[in-house]
Amino acid sequence: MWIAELSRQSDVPVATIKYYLREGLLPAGEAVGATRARYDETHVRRLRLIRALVEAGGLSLARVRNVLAEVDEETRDMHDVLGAAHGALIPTDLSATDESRGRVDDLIAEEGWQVDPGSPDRVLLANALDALEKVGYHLDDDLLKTYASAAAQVADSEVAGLPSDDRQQTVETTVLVTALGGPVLLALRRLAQQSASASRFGMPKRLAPPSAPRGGQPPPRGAPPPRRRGRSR
Amino acid sequence: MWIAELSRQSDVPVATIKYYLREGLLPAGEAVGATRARYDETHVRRLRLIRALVEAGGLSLARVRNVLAEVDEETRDMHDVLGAAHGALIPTDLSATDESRGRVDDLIAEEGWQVDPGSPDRVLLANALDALEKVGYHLDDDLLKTYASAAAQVADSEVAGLPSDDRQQTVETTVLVTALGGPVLLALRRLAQQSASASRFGMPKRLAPPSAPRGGQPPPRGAPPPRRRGRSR
DNA sequence: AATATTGGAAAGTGATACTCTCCAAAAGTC
DNA sequence: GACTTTTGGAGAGTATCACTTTCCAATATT
Repeated sequence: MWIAELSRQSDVPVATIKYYLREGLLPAGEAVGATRARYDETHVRRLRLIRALVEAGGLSLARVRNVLAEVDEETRDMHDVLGAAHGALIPTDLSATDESRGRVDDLIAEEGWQVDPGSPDRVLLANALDALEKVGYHLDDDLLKTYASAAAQVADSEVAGLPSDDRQQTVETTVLVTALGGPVLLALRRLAQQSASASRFGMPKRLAPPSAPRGGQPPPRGAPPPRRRGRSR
Repeated sequence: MWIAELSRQSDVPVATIKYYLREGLLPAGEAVGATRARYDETHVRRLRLIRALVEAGGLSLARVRNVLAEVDEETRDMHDVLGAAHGALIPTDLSATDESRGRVDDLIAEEGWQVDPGSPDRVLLANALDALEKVGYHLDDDLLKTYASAAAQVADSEVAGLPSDDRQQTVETTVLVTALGGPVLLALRRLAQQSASASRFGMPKRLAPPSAPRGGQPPPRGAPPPRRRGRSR
């Protein structure tokens, strides 16, 4: 297909495609003569991936470029993919106090996680903790552990659901899940916060109470019985 | 204190303070004569809050302005604070398919959450689901529920830890926890993903490529027993 | 032959978040 | 009282980002 068709199928303006081409985000098409190039399905896919990362994932083009470089890195084995994708996904120029780094290291050790000691996420997390501290808010160990166990649950499910047959497929899905699952998780957290806030700070005036006020007993949201198929208690 | 002192205490350049003043992010100081104004502790606090939101929370100044407007909205009662803060925290120009909206509504109902039917987070979440769908990735119900219960755990702890004595204090903490807890949760999730990936995709040949091969702790060879609360399928 | 499309490059645009330069009034210093 | 410094305020300038526009000459299509 020519560029016009690629534009139609991907829903990205021709001018923008040319820009991505120039920026190296999209590989060049197969040149046919001096003024024509042919594009294919892989270009459509790539374009959709870029748009998803930018629009839904909120990544900058620079970040997207890094991520795509990892996606295309054929030599990397499966295991490295995630760490590499993360390195590409997050900023690198961070600093953190030893205090917070220590907390992060301790937490990882306590949770029994296997994480590369050089993972930039360690620093990123320590940095975030420092930022909180700086405005006078100390995130206590209990809450931190709550975060950690919630994060572990989510991560386990996500990683378990990753396909493992086609490498390219796996890498793309990994990137997608990591980058776009974030917004999903955060949106759910805010929704849950609103619900928790409603329970704690009393009756809404205009919330349309769906049912009886659930007589004082806060719903057992802490660990809801996973009503997975089969065994229900 | 004069502006120079405010700058020193908040670690924000005078030029930037003036800019925030102009942009209405920071209330004007008490004018003393035509060329002088006095600032106080509240200005230092406000400045630190702004920087935390911008630097650690990644918010744009426009978003920060919205958030601060809510922080200053004295008339709102505690319960509304969270929803209002969220409205200020997230983008508003979103669209979503009825399909995804339905999934979100169903999920909220199943979880038994009390959420304002008009909450922008509903649309935001539906939108994120659509984005995933658009790149050919369907986030299945199991994973969605995993996200939801993890989100609920986190949210419950966060809301439970909110102070309730001083209103101003509560609002500020709410904003801080919501905006800065996100990055923390996401960083932990990525760390946990790396760990889960290590378990699933087997032993790395070289765990820390950038640094020296640190002969130390080669992670379990062979099939490492997933030593975390099961969920690996 | 006339019209349309293409790849490529350069320049322009609009938003964001500052940063710099000026200024005259006021405050502090000698 | 002369001199220096600081201040508030306003405007212009800067850098980055992510495009979008304009232009071109070389093809393709009709």
